[in-house]
Amino acid sequence: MERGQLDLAAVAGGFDLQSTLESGQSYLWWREDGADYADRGPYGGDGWYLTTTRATGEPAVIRVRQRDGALEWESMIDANPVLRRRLRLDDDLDAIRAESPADDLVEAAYDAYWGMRLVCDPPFGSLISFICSAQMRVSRIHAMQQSLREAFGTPVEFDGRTYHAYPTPEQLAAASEDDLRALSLGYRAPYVRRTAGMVADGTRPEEARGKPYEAARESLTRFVGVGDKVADCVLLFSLSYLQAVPLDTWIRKTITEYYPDCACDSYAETSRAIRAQLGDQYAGYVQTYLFHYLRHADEI
DNA sequence: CCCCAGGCACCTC
DNA sequence: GAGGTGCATGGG
Repeated sequence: MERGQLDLAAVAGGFDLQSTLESGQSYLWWREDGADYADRGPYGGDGWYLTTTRATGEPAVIRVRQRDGALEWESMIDANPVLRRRLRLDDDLDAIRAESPADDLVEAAYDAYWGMRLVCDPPFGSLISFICSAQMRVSRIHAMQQSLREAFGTPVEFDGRTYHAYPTPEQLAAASEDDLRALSLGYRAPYVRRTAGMVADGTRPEEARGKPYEAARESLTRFVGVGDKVADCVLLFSLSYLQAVPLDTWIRKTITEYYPDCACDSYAETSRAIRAQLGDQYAGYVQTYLFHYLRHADEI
């Protein structure tokens, strides 16, 4: 087993692991302390876990915790580059904030969760997670991905225990609709199965990369169960389109209340207006702070 | 019993 | 393109 750490003093704007992982961006990490994912309790266990794919194609487990100004990890691989990429540690938060509007709401959200970063999840896991997210609460989306891993993912031994990698497109495409419904996916079961089949057959979400933002969003809606909102989530949380603003029920309510001039009829028009309002380059970063802040407004 | 959750597919017009 | 409807499941 390898061990290592990343010095967070060298990370521009700082870092907050818990806010980053519990803000509804990624459903591909888990913690082993038995705490409910959504309860935002303190770390009771030995940290957060994720899996990644090695050069050999085999999965590897990484365990991470934030302590004393560093990210400490254990793994069977060198986890530094993986963590740096997936937690976007090279983003300069100070520079991003400087490009954001300085209204009271945005300032309060930044102050409340300063150090929270966007994630950069693997495209397939991000795509399936957000297909599952339709009309579903954050804690249950996470539970669904946990179920998918344990039911269909490749087992991998780490530190004396067996974990499961997130399923590959082939593994999920081979599941029956009834298998998926048995995991409480509900009407999302056929969406997940059909989209996994499309990816296994060679239609990849990564093909959106390099396209202009709106064309990239359009290209992701080819997948079954993916509309504008889910497409925006994948662009923002996996494909590094930091201007993408997923228009979910929370953000729509926020727009009506705080930015009423941005409330248009169509998704596309509202999207353009709110991106202009929040800053064309990093609107998605601002949106993620607002989403997390307003969802926990009663705790501040 | 109700309403709601990080919506979407499918059907009309 | 805009406007309805049905859809699974669990929590408050």
